[in-house]
Amino acid sequence: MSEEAPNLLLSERIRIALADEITTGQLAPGSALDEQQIGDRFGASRTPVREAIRQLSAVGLVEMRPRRGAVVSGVSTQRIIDMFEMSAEIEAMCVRLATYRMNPVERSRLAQLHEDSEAMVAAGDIDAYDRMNWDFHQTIYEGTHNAFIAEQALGLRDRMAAFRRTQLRGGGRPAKSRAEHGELLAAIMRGDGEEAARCMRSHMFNASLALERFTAGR
Amino acid sequence: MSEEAPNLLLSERIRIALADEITTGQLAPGSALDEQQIGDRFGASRTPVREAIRQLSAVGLVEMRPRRGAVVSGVSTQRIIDMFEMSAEIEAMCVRLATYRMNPVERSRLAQLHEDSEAMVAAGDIDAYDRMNWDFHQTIYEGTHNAFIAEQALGLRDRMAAFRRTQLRGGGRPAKSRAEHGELLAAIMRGDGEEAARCMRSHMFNASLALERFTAGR
DNA sequence: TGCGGTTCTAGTGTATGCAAGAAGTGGGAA
DNA sequence: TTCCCACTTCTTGCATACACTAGAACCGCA
Repeated sequence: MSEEAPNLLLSERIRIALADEITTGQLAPGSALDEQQIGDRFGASRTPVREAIRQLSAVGLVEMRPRRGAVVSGVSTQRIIDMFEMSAEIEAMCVRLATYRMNPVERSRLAQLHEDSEAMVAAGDIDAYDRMNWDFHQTIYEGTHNAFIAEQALGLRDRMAAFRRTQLRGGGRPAKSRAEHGELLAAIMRGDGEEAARCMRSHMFNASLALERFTAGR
Repeated sequence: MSEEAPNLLLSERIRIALADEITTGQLAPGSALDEQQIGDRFGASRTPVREAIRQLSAVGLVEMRPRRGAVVSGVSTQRIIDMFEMSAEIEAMCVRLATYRMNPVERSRLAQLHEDSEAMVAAGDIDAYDRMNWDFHQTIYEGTHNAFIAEQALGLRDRMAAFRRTQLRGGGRPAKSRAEHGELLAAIMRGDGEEAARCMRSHMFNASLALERFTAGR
């Protein structure tokens, strides 16, 4: 996990490390990012740290206020809701396009992923299911045959990783999630893009509901 | 146009200026961005220039290759097509949501904009129509009542400004554009979100066709 | 004791210097 | 003549130093 990768630019390594800490929640929203301190932690000067922070702010993971430093984006509840809706709409858009455009190889890959997931649900292997889920959605992105859309969808998904990571922990959620994937897949195989989009919207809606319920005790 | 704005951060001013030059085409795609040279041009050192370039790369206006400098994003034809499709889908998504969520005030503002545009088309005032067009679409973004979606849509529109700016110059395009707005508006007023989305897709498709035709002589 | 202004300080914004890597250049060998 | 390799130069990546500003702490005054 913590490989050296000395070939990468120092600023890039810092950016990746920080992004990771933010999305995993190690760096809580609202935390101030002290350039000097971070630099010390990575054995680097402030310059590469600044560049990393600039990048993160562009992705929306941190917020910068001139001369007042950067803080980890403390997204409001409303904003999280907004982001979830956007995410659901984008996913729906992707699956609609993908339904019309995926070739047989891509379709079968999607079906295979769904097939494989049955064992994971049965075994209760949430991590494996999570990885499969990621692949499942990514396969759909690529199925749009539109590199730009795929990038954007993936980017948004990354940004939401911080909120999504716990959503599968809810009781029985993996089984329900798999069932929803099943319906989705059926619509895709039938070539009904609009229906697939509807399935995806409700799939994402259910996922967000599960998350909401899980984090209700904050 | 070239106001001082000394209150802004130097790096911000450079970023804005460069973004402007890129989107207006002054800096052609593929141009290399020499940090020293740009710094001299703005009377600044390389540091703020670097920060500006980092920001631009995050927005996608320039591409950075480690130790090889940054060049203005020479987007391939395929990528432009991909971006147009994404743009069309996002706009369609927005108008569908907006149809269900806009309040009477927002609806009437949209109608008013459409009303006003008649005179612009008649007078052949393309710049005024362009501004109205911008407002028209932005009103729809805001009509989604989802700040995140509105931001993203606006951001994408900004990124595409470089390609869009000439599209209205095609013969008779403003009149056709206005007619399409009319149909769109009717669907919105009727409360038919799906139909509004379809109208928007075809509107965007026509706009891209017009652009393609216009730039065919390259 | 409360309030306004002043000073202090921590931390960002910018400049500059140095080192390392990548493209271009020239010469030598096949 | 062409290909390969060392060398040069140019540009970026990083470190360090200085400047400036926003808050905090402080102090004097009412």
